[in-house]
Amino acid sequence: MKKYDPSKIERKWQDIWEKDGTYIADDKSKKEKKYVLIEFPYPSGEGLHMGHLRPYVAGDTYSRLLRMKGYEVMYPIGWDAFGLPAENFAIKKGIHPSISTAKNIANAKVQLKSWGMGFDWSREVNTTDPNYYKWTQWIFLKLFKAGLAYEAKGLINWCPSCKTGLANEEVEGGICERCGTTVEKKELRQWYLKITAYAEKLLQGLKTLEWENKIKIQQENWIGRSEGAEIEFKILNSEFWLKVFTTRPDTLFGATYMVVAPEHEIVSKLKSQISNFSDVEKYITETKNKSEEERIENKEKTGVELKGIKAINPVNNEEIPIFAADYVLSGYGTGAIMAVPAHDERDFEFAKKFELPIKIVISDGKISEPLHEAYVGDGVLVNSKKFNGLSIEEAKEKITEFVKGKKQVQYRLRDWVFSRQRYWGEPIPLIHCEKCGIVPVPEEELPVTLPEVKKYEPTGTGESPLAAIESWVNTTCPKCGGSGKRETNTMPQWAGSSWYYLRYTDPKNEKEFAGEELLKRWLPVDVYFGGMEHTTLHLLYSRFWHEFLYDEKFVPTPEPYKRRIPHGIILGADGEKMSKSRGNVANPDAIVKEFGADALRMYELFLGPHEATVSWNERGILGVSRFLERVYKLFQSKENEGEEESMVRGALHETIKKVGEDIEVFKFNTVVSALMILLNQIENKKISRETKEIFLKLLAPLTPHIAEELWHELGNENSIHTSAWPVFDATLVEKDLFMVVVQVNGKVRGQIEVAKNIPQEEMERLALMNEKVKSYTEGKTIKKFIYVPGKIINIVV
RNA sequence: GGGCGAGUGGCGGAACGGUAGACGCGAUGGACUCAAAAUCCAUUGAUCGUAACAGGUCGUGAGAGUUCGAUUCUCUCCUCGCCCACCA
Repeated sequence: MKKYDPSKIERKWQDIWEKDGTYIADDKSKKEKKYVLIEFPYPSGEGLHMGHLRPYVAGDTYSRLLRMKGYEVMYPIGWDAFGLPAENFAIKKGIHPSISTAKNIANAKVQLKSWGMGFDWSREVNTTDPNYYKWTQWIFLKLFKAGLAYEAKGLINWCPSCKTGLANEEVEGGICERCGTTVEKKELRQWYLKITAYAEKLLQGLKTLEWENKIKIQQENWIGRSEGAEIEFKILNSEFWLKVFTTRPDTLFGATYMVVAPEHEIVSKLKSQISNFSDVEKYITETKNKSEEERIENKEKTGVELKGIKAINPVNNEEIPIFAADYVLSGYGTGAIMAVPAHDERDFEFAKKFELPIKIVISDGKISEPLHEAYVGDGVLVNSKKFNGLSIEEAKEKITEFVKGKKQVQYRLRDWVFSRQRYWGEPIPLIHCEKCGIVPVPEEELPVTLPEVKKYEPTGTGESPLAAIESWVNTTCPKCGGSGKRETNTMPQWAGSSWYYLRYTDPKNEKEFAGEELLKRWLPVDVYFGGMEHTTLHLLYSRFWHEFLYDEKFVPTPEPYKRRIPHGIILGADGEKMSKSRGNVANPDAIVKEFGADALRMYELFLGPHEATVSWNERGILGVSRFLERVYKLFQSKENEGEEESMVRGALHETIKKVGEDIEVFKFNTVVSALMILLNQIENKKISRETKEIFLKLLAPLTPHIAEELWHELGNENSIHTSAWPVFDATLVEKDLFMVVVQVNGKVRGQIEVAKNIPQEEMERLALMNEKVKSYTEGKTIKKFIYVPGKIINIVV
């Protein structure tokens, strides 16, 4: 008898599927489409790892099921190939990033194929291909022309190790999300994308999406909408007004001082009037040298009064002092606040430290002076003259109106710092002309390709290595024909991935980023598998680009991704994050070699719920490997073929139901166990040929190779992966006899086998007759029966 | 500090408010073998109990509540994980 040998069968079918184009999505098919997407990988020198496996196997299993259910499925793949590792490798070895990237892609392709991934390779895209990034640049120009890309000087996050500016989203707790280095603040001229202009749309759009709540909440919090008012305070003896944003205009009578961020312009503008300017300057230098980390660690309030100047509270004309303090952030609101220590925790803390007056203006009638902490609860206005007695909500309106403030909405979201001072990225297609200013490269001249350089090394000065290539930098201005200089910054990692799913619909189009018909055919992405770590990065950025393209009428749907399915991370066997230094890395390729791709895939699905963090247990794979061997053995025997018992059919149809339903809700782990249960039930029984075929179909989405192999051994000529998914027969699943559990006062006391439609009175009689039940009911009065047909009967005594 | 989520055998984990621990790993005993591995069969939550059956009790982080019945719903608390973090 033949033995199960995955190394023999897997490669064979992978070649046949490729040759037959089994997984190529048909643009013209009449079938209903399903667009299943995974985050395309970065082709690193290390190859793909366990982390990639999780979403890819899930997406593959899901798309195989949909294909069998009769949908035209697109499950594409490509390469997010710009980025630092290739560039760092180039710096070290002097090999051009495009060469190492090509090599890594070839390598990763072999891996994906060996895992049995049913990708549509005919749609493969590569973000570093000039034919691709031509359109990335084209979209950038559209943004630029719409006024959504601008150049500005500002304090930005700077990674001293990557030697480039970073977006707000790329800094996690003061640390560069790429390399783990502490991020510095640096004053630099940078390109920004005005994502804040889309804050409201990004927020509203979320409501239309079938995403899990936790992802929506995370994006909502990141965008951070708050409603309030902008109020102006006059500065005494000066022309200046200090604007503040507040969500609590109702507490204006309690504003006993003001605070500006250390970077606020007023400090330098009113320099001559600030009597203690040297102290102020000293404080500002100190805070500048503090890293984000230090600020987070030490939250004790610091600050310095701007002596010599006072502000006037517009609601009561009181003169109040102004401070500079780093607890006020320059990037949010106006960079200045009115401080109401009685009703704001931070202001309270600051006021305590600097012994400033704390004035209660909202009271619930219970609080009394002196306050021990800020009162942020509900109440009515007090100490607020004619506004006394108003509710907070009423007072917000009335006081804003009274001081001629205006209602305003603020977002926490910051504009996207879009330029990088590195080589391996899309050149920003703009030309600086002395006469005409910033001029976009004409569309017909795209792409602006990356020039060859001798040194990839980032300069660290805030200039990209491209700046050194004079022949590239110096060009003519497309507008006036005079001399111009190219923009030398490149785009961030996230540019190419912000629209790649659009390109998949029409990857070879040379006239447009994708044709209208095909975009209509495939959009939106029905299900997008990916990690939580991209929630406030790629997922936010690409929604922004998509919403912009929708407004410009280039895409047919307002949102790109209908559903997003997050996954948990895979830890090492020790429950720690997989890392080489820990030595707990499980290598998927080694596992394929030892157990086969089918076992790898099935075990990965079996590990635990898709969204849960799971640990890779080396031993566990033996279980699914044994299962596959038993399946193989079952099909080698001809003796077991024959008339089957109804129990076999019942079990089969129950499993058809379970597998189909659970894959559709991404409960892969219970799918695996359902298949194991089925095998346990039919293994030593007579089974029909039809049952054998159905069993293989149930396996096909999870373990495509063994299913295909055995399918063909049964004599089938077509691929199992394009065969029709079995339909379960509800009448076969329903049994005629049920085991009804008998409880007395909620405790299980016995079981009775009864017919399906037994009337309740009969059931009650039978239950009471049961010997064991009798011993618990004897001599007691029966209060009532609760009967759940086919399940349980509870006797309350 | 805020938000979200999770706590179930030795381990990974199952359970529309209805027999808690499916399925798998591991372990123990047995069969096969000269022996081992592989494979197959049986047992496997704790505890009391019995010569052996039988049977009982307790058990889903802790405590309360709703219910005939709670791992599941509500409240309080504890622990862990992830995300955000002086956002006015």
